[in-house]
Amino acid sequence: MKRKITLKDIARELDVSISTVSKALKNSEEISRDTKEKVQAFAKLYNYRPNNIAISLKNKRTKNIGVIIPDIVHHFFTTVFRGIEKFANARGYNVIVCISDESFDKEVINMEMLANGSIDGFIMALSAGTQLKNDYNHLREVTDQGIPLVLFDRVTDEIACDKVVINDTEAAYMAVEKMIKDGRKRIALVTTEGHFNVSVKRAEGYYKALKDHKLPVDEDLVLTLPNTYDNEGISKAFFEKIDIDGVLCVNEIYAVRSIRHLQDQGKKVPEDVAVIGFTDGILSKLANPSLTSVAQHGERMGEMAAQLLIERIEAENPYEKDPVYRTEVIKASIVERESTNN
Amino acid sequence: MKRKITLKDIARELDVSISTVSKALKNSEEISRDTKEKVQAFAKLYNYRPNNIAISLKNKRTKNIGVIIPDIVHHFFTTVFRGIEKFANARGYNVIVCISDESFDKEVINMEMLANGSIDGFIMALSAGTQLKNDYNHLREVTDQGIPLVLFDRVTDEIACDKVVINDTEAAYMAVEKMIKDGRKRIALVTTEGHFNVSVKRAEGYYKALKDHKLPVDEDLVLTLPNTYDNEGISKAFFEKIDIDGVLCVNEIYAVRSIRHLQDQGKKVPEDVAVIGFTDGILSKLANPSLTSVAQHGERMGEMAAQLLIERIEAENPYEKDPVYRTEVIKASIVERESTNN
DNA sequence: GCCATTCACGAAAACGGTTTCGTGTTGATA
DNA sequence: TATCAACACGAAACCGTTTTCGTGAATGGC
Repeated sequence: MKRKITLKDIARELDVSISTVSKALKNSEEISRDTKEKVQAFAKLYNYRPNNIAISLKNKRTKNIGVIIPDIVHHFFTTVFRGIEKFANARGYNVIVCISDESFDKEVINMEMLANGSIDGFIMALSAGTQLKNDYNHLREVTDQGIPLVLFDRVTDEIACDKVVINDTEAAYMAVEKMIKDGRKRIALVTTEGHFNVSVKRAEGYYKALKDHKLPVDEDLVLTLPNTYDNEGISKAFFEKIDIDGVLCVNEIYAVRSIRHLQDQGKKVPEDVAVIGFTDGILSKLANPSLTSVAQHGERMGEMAAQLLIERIEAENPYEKDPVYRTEVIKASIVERESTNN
Repeated sequence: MKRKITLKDIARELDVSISTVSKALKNSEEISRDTKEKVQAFAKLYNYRPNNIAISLKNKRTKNIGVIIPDIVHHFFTTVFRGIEKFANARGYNVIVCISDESFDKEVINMEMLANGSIDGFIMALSAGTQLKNDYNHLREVTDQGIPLVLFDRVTDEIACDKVVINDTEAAYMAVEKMIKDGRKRIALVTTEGHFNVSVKRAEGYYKALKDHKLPVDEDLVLTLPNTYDNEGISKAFFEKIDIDGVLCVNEIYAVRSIRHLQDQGKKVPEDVAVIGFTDGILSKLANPSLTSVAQHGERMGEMAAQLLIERIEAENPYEKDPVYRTEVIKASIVERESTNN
């Protein structure tokens, strides 16, 4: 058990002042070559490392960034996180992760916990609870204090800050358009309920593609699933009574289940029905047939979010009166596999 | 832009000393009711929150724990992480995550970055690189400094510390035994190369189950895949030339691919061949047929790791001469689904 | 009216660094 | 020999808390 050594320890041992030690270790011109060598040798020998906390306190920079996401056991958020971690680490930042679990309260608690000096800035995706409550005071408090904030994916217009989003509407549009061009005429949409989230934007793209290509919009072809885990029965019933030749699903789980339900009815994918999902994760790659999917490039999104945040943190004058906030769009792309004809 | 308010600010405004403010906010008996009310009201009005960094420096406790994992885009690690985060958060700890990316160097750098005061303890799973190199000096340095460390899943006997592991060998044994009891006689094993990792323990269970049930061990039935992503061709070829009625795979990806390769050859799962995988993730649930799988209960593992760590951090005498370290075993269980007959 | 408590508060050290601003010594210069 | 700059270093403030100890004033008992 060798305790951590401090500047004071070195100073005492070498019979110099703390300031001298500090300067010597920074190779300051002020200190003679002799002293510098002596101090540096001693520091190396005893494996001296400056205490991060003390440094943070002194320069009011922690080199930590706080990430608050609704869920971690979720492919998309996981990839975004990897992007954040990668970029942040390369720039010498550490990442503190909190999971809001889709709850407004947890989101608030987590932010407050971190906002008191623990981090230099936040990256977050709003929890479902927050979007539902439509209450963003905790975000406002943070930005009011001058703490940089970057929102990604699940954002809100209520808060002025940097944002990173996906072109969901266009991606859904492209996906539907692809099926239409492949000759599909009755295309279903499987989405989630809630008026706040990305599903809405994807639905918009779906409707717009139909309209632009003069296909009728039939609300019977739209299945809106509740945000629970045991909604499989509902979707099974849906596919039993519907006659379609294409499906767009807002995530890959729904897509894989759709395939299964279709196959259970003797329909062939993609011959009879084409299926496209969102979230190009492991499921899409390994489904049978493998799934044509809208890739959201989460890792790029994370990198971008981290870049925006760190730029803001390290900006010359962080307390500008009217900063110009950016909204970066990460373009989704369609990865074609077996569940559609190409 | 309202800046953060400090004790000093309050003291100045109310014309009392900093110590008085500090005590008043802690409801100290030393301070008169009048003063306490005045201070508390003022603090509330201006939304005073003590600075975490200053507190950390003072009591040498950061209330942060460092988690170093090889990969985050991986169902098992993700669930473990959720368990850690959940438990830690409930106890008032924040979690700093670093991803080693299976690299020894990154693992070392990350540890050094965090070991200088940023965290109160580590939870980690060894990177493949570290296991390969068999170099644990960075861990030893940390424990030598008295920083608590908990290893999970990928552990080593070289380091004395608390550990959380899975009974991999027994789980594999149980899985193979189940197939044998179902009448399977030629059971294959699909595993990964490397002499260090959990695959070895699972293989042990596989061999032992065969021997205990007097089934011949045939090395032709064992497929060892390289740790690359494009090893699908190899496994396809394997299944084409082999005649089996059961397969144990060391992860769910291999299991799903095995199913597909078998189906491609006209074999039926589970009628002709039973398949069992490890890692009871989303793939197992949504595969077609759904996959019987060894659930590793990652979340429980994470909670246990966090519990062990926090107990160690908060122990009365952290610098015991000879602490008794614990190794907790999280028991895996088999989740039966369609890929085996039950 | 004097002394001993109790009360209510402040001064200061400490945590571990960084940084500004002296200051004593040296050598060169006039 | 007096003056001055350069040199090498130290004292002290500071970051924002906590906590120990000291102290002046009010109060009580006699």
